[in-house]
Amino acid sequence: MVNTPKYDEAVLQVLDRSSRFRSCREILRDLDRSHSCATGPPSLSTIYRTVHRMSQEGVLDTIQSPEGERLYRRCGTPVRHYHLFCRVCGEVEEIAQVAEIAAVVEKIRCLSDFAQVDHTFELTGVCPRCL
Amino acid sequence: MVNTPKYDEAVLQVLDRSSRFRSCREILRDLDRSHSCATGPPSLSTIYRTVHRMSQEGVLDTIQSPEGERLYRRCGTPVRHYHLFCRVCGEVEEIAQVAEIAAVVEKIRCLSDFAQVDHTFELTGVCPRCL
DNA sequence: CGATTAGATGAAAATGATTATCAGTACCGT
DNA sequence: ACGGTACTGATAATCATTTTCATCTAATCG
Ligand SMILES: [Mn+2]
Ligand SMILES: [Mn+2]
Ligand SMILES: [Zn+2]
Ligand SMILES: [Zn+2]
Repeated sequence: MVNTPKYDEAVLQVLDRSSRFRSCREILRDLDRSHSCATGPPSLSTIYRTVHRMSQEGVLDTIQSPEGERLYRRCGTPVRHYHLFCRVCGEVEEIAQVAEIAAVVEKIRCLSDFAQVDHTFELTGVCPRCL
Repeated sequence: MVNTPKYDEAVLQVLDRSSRFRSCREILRDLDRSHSCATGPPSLSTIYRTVHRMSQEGVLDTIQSPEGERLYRRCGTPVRHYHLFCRVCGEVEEIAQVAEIAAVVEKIRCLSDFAQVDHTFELTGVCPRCL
């Protein structure tokens, strides 16, 4: 690689400051305010490119907000896991893979005539701070 | 009520012709081709308004496609259920609520300090026709 | 009946997120 | 210095969805 992306670190630092899923514009707002980049904050284009690349590499988790925005978050672990996130503030708790879920998926795979069955399982709630 | 929506029936008929989730533009394309509306097909605006209203009323299921489009489908049953849909053609099979999932959600609710925990569980695969 | 009026509709514009383009720049190995 | 490659930022393009607004429709009232 000829050149290492300049803002990867800064973007990750912003994401690491909270456990919430963040949008590209939120990330930029944080970088703007924190003056953490020596040469000034990156462009919005660069942020879009950075998070897109990182989520392909598995460094970031991605979700689609109900409003249709894509949100990003540092992925805590490379193994399968789920997310329980607060509908009010967006705070996220990672939930380890549960055997029962895998069993249910397997059962459905057997009963149906679909192949290559995959699944998503996500949880929402209201976090203690928001109660 | 002074005036009743003119295209509700036509939109539902299109959705009932397949078990796939459909986008607004797909619905319009079908209405265009089928010439099923006496006075001509509705505008795209009307379709957006119609599916939005119907999904609020619980008549339609909604999902966000990975590409960020909102897709709609006649909801077969008012009780909780899941969807197994084909990644290739979009064909959908409805999966009845599974007790194990509810149990897992309940366990997570107890272990975490989140309140009002809800969940989504969706399945994708490749349908027999697409294999 | 004719006027009133709340909804419904369609065309067009506005919005908003994301992506594509493209020119300029920094870095690297030669 | 040179050539190649990747990164960046500004801008324009895309695309789905929403908003706006003028017009139409049909039920209701006098
Ligand atoms: Mn994660
Ligand atoms: Mn359904
Ligand atoms: Zn919260
Ligand atoms: Zn299929």
